[in-house]
Amino acid sequence: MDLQTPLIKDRNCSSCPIRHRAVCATCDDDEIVTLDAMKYYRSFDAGQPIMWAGDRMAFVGSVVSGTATIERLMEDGRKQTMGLLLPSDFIGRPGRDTATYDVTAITDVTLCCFRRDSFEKMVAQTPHISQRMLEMALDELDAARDWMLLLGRKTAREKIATFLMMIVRRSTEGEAVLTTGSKQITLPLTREAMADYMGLTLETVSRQFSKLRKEGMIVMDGKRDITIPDVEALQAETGSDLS
Amino acid sequence: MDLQTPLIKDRNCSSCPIRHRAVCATCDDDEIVTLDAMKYYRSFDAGQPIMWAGDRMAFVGSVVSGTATIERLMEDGRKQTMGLLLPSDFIGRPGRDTATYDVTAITDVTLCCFRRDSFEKMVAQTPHISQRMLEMALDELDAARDWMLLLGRKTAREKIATFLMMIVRRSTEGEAVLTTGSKQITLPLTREAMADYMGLTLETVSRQFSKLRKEGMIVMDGKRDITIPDVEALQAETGSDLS
DNA sequence: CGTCAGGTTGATTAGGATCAACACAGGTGG
DNA sequence: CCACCTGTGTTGATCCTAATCAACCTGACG
Repeated sequence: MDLQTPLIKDRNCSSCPIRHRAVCATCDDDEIVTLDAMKYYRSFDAGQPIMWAGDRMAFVGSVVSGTATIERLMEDGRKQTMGLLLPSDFIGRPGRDTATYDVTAITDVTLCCFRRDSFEKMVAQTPHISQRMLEMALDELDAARDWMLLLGRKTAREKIATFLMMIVRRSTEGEAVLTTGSKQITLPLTREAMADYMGLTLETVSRQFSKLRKEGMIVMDGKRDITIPDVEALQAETGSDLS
Repeated sequence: MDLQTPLIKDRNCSSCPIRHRAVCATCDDDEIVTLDAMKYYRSFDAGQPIMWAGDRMAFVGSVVSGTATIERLMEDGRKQTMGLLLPSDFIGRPGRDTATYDVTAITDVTLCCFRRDSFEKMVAQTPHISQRMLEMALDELDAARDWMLLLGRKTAREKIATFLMMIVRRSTEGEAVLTTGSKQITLPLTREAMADYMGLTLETVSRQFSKLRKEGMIVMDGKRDITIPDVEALQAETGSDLS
């Protein structure tokens, strides 16, 4: 009876790992029952497109596991990544029927999806959801604006330091806020993907990592695993005020 | 100069010039009556701060007339402008009590304000408003992401061309969409403010304007007034796909 | 094994930043 | 009325950061 599609089919909202942070975070029990019936899971392999700019958006959804990027390409191949999508982040825009950005799975990704038309109805009828959507959209807007400062005004070194601190912050979510001491992180992106996110080339990213390593600001345990011996010192390299 | 300012006190929502595009656009008559009673106008002279990053946000509001910028400063004085606020644009973030950005009036500005706490209650109780807020936040998010491509990947020349086309588009709002022929525009920003918006220096902005002028892409009728003889040709310089 | 994706490092170039001088209009006060 | 100042803008000379071009390394995998 149960062939492929292992655990996913059995999942329900009450055991959902992103239940408390996703778009459904503020829904009450009745609303969750409705969403539970509407939802379906989709999986994407690392490297696969989830959505193409210009395509019709048939669904919206939340990242349950894995990492994806929001990006846009220019005709000549230049690429800018506008955001990382981590578990609990929302994909898609109710009220618009074609995607304006490419969304790409960079690790294996599982989404909790809703058909766009049904979800739009649900948003219109459920203040808990539209209010939560607003909250999340405003958070993303703040993040986008912070990134605009990075892209427009920060040096390569400051960009890398800021990026690393963002990873530290995201991987510390839930735990006590960490502003001092050491921290171990795993980079979710290749050098090239980091470059596209920060408006640099992959060579510049690589060089800045080497420089920070030689200076002892970071210790590399493999290409993707990094220890930051002194988080405060790295923070001081970001150029940001300590918000 | 502005003999219109006295009129502000008499304004009510039914004669409001931004009624159909602002946060209140989708409100019904009853809701407008409530907002009408809650609102108050505030004016700011050109150059004056409207809000400081870190300050307590006592109010939110809509731009009724004039232009303001959203920007952030680094300790060493580097500045990045994250957005222009034109009539009907919304200032402030319900659900947050300190501002995360500076907002500055760059021309004389009139705002239609609401006390933040009352507005938040209204948002919570009025789906028309929270839905409109969501729509506007998502539009701003799209605009911010488009600008991230400009900041991260475009050349100085492409940045200027993109900026000019944005002004063309905004000053054409309501009229038929113009993708060809000539167009006259007035720049709302100084060279320095444009530089801060595009992640350039004022010298580079000035040089690129001179270059476009020498090439005949633009004609300058004074420092701030520009004629674009061939809008399509300028669009071709933006590096963007024709979305 | 050979191939390929991901990464590092070196040499050179170029696009903008920086530093600097000057132009010009609009006040302002003597 | 003029001398002076200040904010805004232009242009030139030089410098520097990051892009570009290129070689090579490593590990995974068919």
